[in-house]
Amino acid sequence: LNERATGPTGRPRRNAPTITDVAQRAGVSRSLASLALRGSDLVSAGKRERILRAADELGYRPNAMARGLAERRSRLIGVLVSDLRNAFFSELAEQVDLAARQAGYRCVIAAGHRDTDQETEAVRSFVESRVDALAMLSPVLPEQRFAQFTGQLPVTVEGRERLGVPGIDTVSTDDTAGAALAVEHLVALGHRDIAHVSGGDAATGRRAGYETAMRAHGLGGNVETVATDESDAGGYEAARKLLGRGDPPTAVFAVNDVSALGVLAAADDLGVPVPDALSVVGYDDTYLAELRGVALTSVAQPCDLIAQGIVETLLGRIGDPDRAPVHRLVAPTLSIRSTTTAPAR
Amino acid sequence: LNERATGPTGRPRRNAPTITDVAQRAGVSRSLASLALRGSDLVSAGKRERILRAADELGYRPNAMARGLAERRSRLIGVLVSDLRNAFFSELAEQVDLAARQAGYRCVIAAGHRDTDQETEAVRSFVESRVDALAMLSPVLPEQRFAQFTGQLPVTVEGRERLGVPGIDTVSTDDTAGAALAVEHLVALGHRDIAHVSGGDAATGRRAGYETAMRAHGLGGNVETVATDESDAGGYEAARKLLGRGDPPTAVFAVNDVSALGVLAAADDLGVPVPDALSVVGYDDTYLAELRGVALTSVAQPCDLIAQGIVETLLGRIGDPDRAPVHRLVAPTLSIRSTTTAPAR
DNA sequence: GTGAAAGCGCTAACAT
DNA sequence: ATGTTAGCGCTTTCAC
Repeated sequence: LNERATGPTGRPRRNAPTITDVAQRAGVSRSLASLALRGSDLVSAGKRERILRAADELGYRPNAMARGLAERRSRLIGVLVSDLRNAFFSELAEQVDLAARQAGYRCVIAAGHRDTDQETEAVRSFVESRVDALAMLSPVLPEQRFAQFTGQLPVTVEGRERLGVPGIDTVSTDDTAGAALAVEHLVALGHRDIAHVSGGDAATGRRAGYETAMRAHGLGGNVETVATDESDAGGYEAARKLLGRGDPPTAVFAVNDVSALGVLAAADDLGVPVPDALSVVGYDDTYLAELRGVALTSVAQPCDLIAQGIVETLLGRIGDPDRAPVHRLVAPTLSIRSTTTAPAR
Repeated sequence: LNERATGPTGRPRRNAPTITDVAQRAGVSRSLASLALRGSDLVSAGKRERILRAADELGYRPNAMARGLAERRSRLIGVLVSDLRNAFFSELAEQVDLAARQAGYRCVIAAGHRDTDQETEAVRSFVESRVDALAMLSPVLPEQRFAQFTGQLPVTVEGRERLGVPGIDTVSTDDTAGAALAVEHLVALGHRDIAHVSGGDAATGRRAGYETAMRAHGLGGNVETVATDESDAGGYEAARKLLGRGDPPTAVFAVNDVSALGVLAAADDLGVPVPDALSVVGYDDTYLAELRGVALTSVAQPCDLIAQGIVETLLGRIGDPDRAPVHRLVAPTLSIRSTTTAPAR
């Protein structure tokens, strides 16, 4: 019976005190200790104090596994980040963490490494942990794969405006509006030849928004898109292609900040002055855009609002698992810096 | 008894199947199901197959909380990242995650937001989750606060070469060697006036290493250090100070890549060509250094080795909680790119 | 107000 | 090889 003081090796080892220890030390039952520790006012002042003091003296920390098992919920939100190295997502993850904590939940963050298998594995592990809800930040998982979650647990996906899967909520930046912000800014400056360095499947909204905005300004004939992998190198290659030809565009709208940096590097290498001969607009407004020496005009996604939207949506579905799917869109803004100006005449 | 099929609202809701459901469906006892599901070879082939099939048909996923409670371990490693937004740390966190998974552990990542209270809170929550071990990546927590963990659970701290706290292991890059790599590279190119844009308390190793290396090359009289907050803006200000005076240095060794970018920006603004009039060396060798248009020479910390070291150290201490403290140092390397060259004569 | 008893889902002896 | 019996540490009726 006294094995609690002995570790597996037989040597004495401090085992974490349990609520039973606290109750014994305070001379009360476990249930009363449980009540007091959770701040119930059904406990007399005297006993409450003795219990809290005992817990304090023992250095008692409740065992989340035991509590979760008994309560049949973990108070955990799983956050799957497709790519922790992308500044936008790590920022977003931090904001989700903040928002969740304010709602009484804790976040466990997992990295998907932009890989389908790793994402699947991360989700599996979240399910085994019995997280109360799951936030997926720009998952690379194909749409059909989301069906397996339906009804299993509340899931909110960020970065996919419309998911063809019922029962899953989404929160996204209005990329159509974001692209329009970029195009309109450039058009207002006098640009007409505005090219788009686009990204993969996840960023189709930006491309579509770009095309729509161009047409809205009667520039449908000037639409030109170069697809990339959304990386620095991708932006570089795309820009070399665009700037190397006879009639280069006067402005480039890039799918994100990293690829915009690639565009800037290419312009630099080719001796094309920015912004005088080429205006560049990025997307995400990460700290990359803010860097001195970069000062990139960029479409800003309001991380905090997205994060709040994700958490609110999740909480809403925890409260009512059968409610109709929610698809929230948050409005982007434009951070104008030094890489855009009127085109040379 | 049939409440399992009914949610809190009274509506039917799919509750996750338990091992009892699997056992019933397969017509065996729970313990046999448990054994089979964990791949024991003590189970006859026939029953094993029936059990696995039942589990599969039911979509059974073990409950990690229940398992952890019974096994008295969580198979979880807590990873506290002081600043997720710093590319080096998010990269390191991913590597730790990878290494831990190969050892059969899962990682739960928490963000410290560079804040003492948030770090404390994160650790508390890890303790409540009963993580089997804790990795702290460049914590901002003051040294004395680490004492509370001693004996509580295995802890490995990254980024603090020598911790004055017994019972806690450390794994770090050999910053003295890293600084020496930078200085020696610059000295070999012919530089003598090498300034250091230094960081806060966590980076004293780099500063000390810089000073030692300078003295080793008879350049003790040329030692010049400007302290910063390790940010882009900090590097910018420091560089303006250094470059604005009558006798500017011909080279700058910055405490990390971000502040090196600030130095580059300042040089640009002041019309000081890099590398012709100023060589710049960063630290961390993050993707920032690799960016086209930056191509920063930088001291590389081997993320993968550090991560492996952390996990190995943690596993070692899990296996033997009373072993002597381990302090591992991994050797940095130098990634030479385009921001360093011989000084103008 | 307080305590006794049951149970959350699982693993781990201990029987067979 | 398989089943039985106890817990793991906590919350939660339900009596008193």
